[in-house]
Amino acid sequence: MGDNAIPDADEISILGPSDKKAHRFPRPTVAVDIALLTIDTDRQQLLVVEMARDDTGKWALPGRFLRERETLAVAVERCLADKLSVHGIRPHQLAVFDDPDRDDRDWVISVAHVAVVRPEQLESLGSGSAETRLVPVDRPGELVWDHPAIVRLAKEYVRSRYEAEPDPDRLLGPRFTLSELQRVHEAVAGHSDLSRFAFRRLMKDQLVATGDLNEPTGSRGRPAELFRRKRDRS
Amino acid sequence: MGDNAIPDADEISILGPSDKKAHRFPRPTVAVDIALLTIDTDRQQLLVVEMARDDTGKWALPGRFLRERETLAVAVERCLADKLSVHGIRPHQLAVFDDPDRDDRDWVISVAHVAVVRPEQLESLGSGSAETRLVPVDRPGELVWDHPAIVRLAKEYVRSRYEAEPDPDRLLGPRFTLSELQRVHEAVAGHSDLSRFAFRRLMKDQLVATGDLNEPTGSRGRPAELFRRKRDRS
DNA sequence: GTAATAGTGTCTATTAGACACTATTCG
DNA sequence: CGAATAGTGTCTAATAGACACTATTAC
Repeated sequence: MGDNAIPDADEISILGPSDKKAHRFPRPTVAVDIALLTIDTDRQQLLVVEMARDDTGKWALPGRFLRERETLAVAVERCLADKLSVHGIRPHQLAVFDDPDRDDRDWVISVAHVAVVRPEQLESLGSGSAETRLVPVDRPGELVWDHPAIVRLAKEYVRSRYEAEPDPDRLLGPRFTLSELQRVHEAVAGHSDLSRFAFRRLMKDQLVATGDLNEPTGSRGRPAELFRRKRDRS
Repeated sequence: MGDNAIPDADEISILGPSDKKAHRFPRPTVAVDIALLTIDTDRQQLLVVEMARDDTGKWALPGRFLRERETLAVAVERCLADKLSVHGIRPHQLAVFDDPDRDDRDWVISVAHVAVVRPEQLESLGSGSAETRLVPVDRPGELVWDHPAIVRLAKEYVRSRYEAEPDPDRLLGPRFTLSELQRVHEAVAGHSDLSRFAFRRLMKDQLVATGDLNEPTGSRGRPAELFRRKRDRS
């Protein structure tokens, strides 16, 4: 296998000098699929946005085909803006799903993404044209194709991020109290296993105290101090 | 995944009834690029395989275009088998590089992969047609395009895996001594920061003692016990 | 014997868990 | 005042680091 003097199709590489070679092969359609997550702070759980497919009665994650010379991040942003009127997201790649038979209509490979948004960013969901639902990631509904695996990857990714860092996906604003932060982390995790003392110790060296106190919240108790994330201006 | 007859591009459109949407858009060429890593146990470092580009004097990671209805893992395996005569790899996806201008000849998106192999698996390197070199990942040579970023992702991925688990990429066989294991881990990390005591405590609950002793090694000292990974037969 | 490598127990320093105690606000 | 929430110090348990000591081999 080592001494091939004749460059045949197997030899073709992106390292080659001419672009003609790239066109010898049929190309897959490339898609993006997005696990759009948010939290329910009251019920302390992570939710994923699912869309009804018009043709069948089934549900799927939002997704779209990649357009010409578009980056994946832009395709994700446009998909969520067009289909769900959701803006200002921070998409992150999870994996490429490449089973050639995953879509029986055509050869499609899909780059799975995750994005985490604040609940307010989903207010426009009902008003859109598409039927949508919000489903707890730990009690998933039926989803087409490999979309359940995407949801699984998405929740693992987000949960592992929230174990190490204070609210890395900005579900809270720049300033927040420790109990607000803890509620967000417990919603992401889906459960609470740290006492307020342990949570404070875990987070305090990644936070900066502002010295300011929280404005009156309506409830009783001593007002809490506001913190901000380290390496974050104001 | 045998060698299916390759229908040409036009034939694809009769595969399904609702494939029209997918064909509205031009599609990118999809490639795989591979950071093929191994260790130098003598110099205690991680190495990456680079290939000379025939046309210019530059170096690049091995890569190839995805062929029709081929999975990415198969493309990676075939690429390394054909170009470098390397077999038996376990490819893992790292990220998709999708800058539309990353290749000025065409619209190409590339799925970066990492694979870790034992040094013996690279014995055939010199005999191949392509010129290759082995470069320490921490003192990288010049590489084209975004390939330096791929090497960076690859080494971070492998190092984080080796922090948690005993030789997850099977650089050693099924049975090994603790000092063999530690040498492998130090080569992956590029440095040694654990005493043999600490290393033993870290690994021992993920290993199973076999009761057998290492065969004479030629060096002095008490013969070491052989261990195997937990959840691994014999 | 000495030098070299392997395995175990132990002492100590650091970290993690639990919680008592004080502080501040609302009603 | 009591109930509720916030912040701090302290006691203790578990874990991590250092290393003394014993074991086994080659020379």
